[in-house]
Amino acid sequence: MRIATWNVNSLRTRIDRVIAWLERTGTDVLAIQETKATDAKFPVEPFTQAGYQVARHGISQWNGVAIVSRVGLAEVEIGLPRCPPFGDPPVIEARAIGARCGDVTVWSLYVPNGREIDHPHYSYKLEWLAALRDMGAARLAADSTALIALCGDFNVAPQDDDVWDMAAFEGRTHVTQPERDAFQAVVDAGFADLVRPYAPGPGVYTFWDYQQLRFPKKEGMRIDFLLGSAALQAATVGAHIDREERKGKGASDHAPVVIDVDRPAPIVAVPPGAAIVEPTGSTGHGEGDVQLW
DNA sequence: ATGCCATCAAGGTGATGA
Repeated sequence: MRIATWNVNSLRTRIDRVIAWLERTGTDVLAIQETKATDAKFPVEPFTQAGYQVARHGISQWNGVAIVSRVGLAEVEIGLPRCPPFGDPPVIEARAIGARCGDVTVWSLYVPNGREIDHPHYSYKLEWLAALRDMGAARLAADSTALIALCGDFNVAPQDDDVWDMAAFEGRTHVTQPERDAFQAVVDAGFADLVRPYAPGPGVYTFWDYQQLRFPKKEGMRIDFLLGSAALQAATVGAHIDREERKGKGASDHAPVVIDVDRPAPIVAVPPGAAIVEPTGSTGHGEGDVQLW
């Protein structure tokens, strides 16, 4: 089965491109970030028409994550346990959603940007990554053989080769040691980078800024990742970054990142009335309510 | 060619992104 992650930078703006990409590439499960759509405004119908079920989480025009699947979609979870809030008033933002697709548990994750090193968003980013690490560690403690994919825009470049010019990032976020340590802590919890072995650098990126001809000049950043549990790593047989999708009018500034997994992926017909899969149980993250743990 | 900032809600601009 084929699993991908993609920061689409507005799903409604790019819905035709996303559907065409899914159909062209035969992707079974797509983790989407930056939908920039509330649940009510999420474009469900195009995915249903293409044979995908939808789980989405959006509470404002910012952030927003989703998982679409044509191989089953169940056990939907909204948000991370003990997720830190941000802002005034504090809000637990729409940055995480998980679901079981076939026998793989897939998470779509949009890690906070951090903005500037001295900005509150930066410490929020580090706390958010710690909450992600804790969730991943807990899941593997409960079942060390679980097939788990942590997919998304991590907003961290873990290695110097993951940006086109380290000098350009002096004093900036995404490359600082605390951010890299927080990313590595997720890896150390038992989640390996499934893509890098198949797409080694240098010069291999997943994001290119719209400004300053960054894409044609090949000046990008590797900040989108598919991290997998040991069992998923063992089942992964290929991976790539689809930089072709960054080309042309109306492209997202991020490229899709793809893994191929040697697991059965029977296409599941969308059950009548089950185009949208709502979360099972309560995680306390519904409809913008704020809970401080 | 890959091409010179884009998205949202709200409003005619500011916040956000990286």
